[in-house]
Amino acid sequence: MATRIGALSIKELEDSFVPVLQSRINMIELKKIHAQVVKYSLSQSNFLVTKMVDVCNNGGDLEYASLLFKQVNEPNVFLYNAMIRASTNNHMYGLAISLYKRMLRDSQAENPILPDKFTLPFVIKSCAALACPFLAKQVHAHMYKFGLMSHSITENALLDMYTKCDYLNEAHKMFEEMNLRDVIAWNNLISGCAGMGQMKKARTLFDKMPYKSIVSWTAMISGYTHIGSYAEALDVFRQMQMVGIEPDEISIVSVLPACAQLGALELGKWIHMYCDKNRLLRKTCISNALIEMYMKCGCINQASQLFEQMLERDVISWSTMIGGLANHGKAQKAIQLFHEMQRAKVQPNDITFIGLLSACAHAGFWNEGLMYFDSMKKDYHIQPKIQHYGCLVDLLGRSGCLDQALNIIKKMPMNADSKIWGSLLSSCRTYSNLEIAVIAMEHLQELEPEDTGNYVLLSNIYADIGKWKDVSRLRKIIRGKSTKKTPGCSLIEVNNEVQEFVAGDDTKPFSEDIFWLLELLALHQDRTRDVLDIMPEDTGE
DNA sequence: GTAGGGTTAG
Repeated sequence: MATRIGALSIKELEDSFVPVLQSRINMIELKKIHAQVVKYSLSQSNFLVTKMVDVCNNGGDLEYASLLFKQVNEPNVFLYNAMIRASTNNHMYGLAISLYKRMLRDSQAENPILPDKFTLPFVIKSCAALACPFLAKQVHAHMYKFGLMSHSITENALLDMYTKCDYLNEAHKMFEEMNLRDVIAWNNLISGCAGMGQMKKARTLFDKMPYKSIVSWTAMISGYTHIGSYAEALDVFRQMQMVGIEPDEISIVSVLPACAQLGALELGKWIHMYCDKNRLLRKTCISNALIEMYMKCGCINQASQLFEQMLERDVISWSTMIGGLANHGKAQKAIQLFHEMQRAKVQPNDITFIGLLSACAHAGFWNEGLMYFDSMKKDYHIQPKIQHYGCLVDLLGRSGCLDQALNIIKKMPMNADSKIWGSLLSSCRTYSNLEIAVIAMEHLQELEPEDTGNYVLLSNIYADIGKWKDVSRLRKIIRGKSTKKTPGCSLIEVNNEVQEFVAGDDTKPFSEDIFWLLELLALHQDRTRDVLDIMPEDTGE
């Protein structure tokens, strides 16, 4: 006869908790239910604790889940699975793996707790997140040991893990041997190749695959964007629509950075309208990506407008605006926005500070820049990265504090890269400081010996101070350099076509007009702002 | 109950 508490059997009592545990409850409600469970002496119930751990999984409260788990003396496979799943979903990957190990260890002959098809996918996902292929190989072996070898979800998790851990050969081998090569398997391999910068391999697979889902298309778009092949990314996006697949949130967020980099304003505007029509603007990430696109295309007003209209602004929204304003020389506004961000109680991150510091550097606000740099460490506990030191060197250099800038380079915890020495060198040119320029050049010679731009800068400094012998010495070196520096270029879209501009290019049909305008701008340097102010901002014309 | 695509950066 079943044990009875009052009028109900244990099974009936357990079942009475199910409806409320399966409804969407928060952690506060869960704790009340937990109290009831304890009151009825059911805290050893694997069935109920599993359901409660699931609630913690959704609520992101893994501490409470662990507490529930620890109280159970003999957890079964369902409870282990729930704990491993919750740990993985809440980014506690190490915990997920140690739970799995404990599960295997605790398994006894008379009372075995064997992993099942719901266990391994999460364990493997945790291995992937920890970039621990060695561990995952063991799990791969367990797949055979526990008779789970042709379970496609476990197989796909392994495939994903191998590609993410850069074990592409293993991944290919596995893919070839798979019984069921579904669209997810193809996508795993494609996104793995794309993530490793192996876009040619990804393309071959993509062209070969029998059925393409929106995930396949998006993996290609983001892969191309990742390696800087922006035109290809737009191309794939267009083709996707041609075969009748409607863009969704993720594919749009993936393609917009390519529009931004190419200055493809017309497509960007079309996507904006599409999002408006499909109620996607309410998604924070979509608005963020659109703001970035408008900023990169020079449409500050459009970007600001979208930002104003947002329902919720996250750290990316603020950082994108601050960085965008900084790039357009609107330092005051960038700083103002940073203060608004503080008032809105959004925590800035390292990227926010790159925007803020570069705004200060370009505006010559060196006092403020130094203050924000200190505040970043002190108030926000953000460890400065090399880019932050770069901003600082730029800031001090542009303000003429070349000794201080050099001091920063000497004292910073990492080695300065060529960008930092280059920035210092160009500040030396501005202030005709030969002594520090020579130091910067010594490092640049090692870091990028073939870059002629640095030699040109140094020779200009010699020329500025009348050391003509040194000028001709450097000219000789420059002529002797075989490889040329890749010229920088900028892109804008005119009438639906992307135009590329390279310094000194006079092959365009409208080159004459461009050079004429540039000359005009140079002639009226002090009035440049007036000229720019009368130019249209938001049109591609 | 389990798997695949995404955003800010001198």
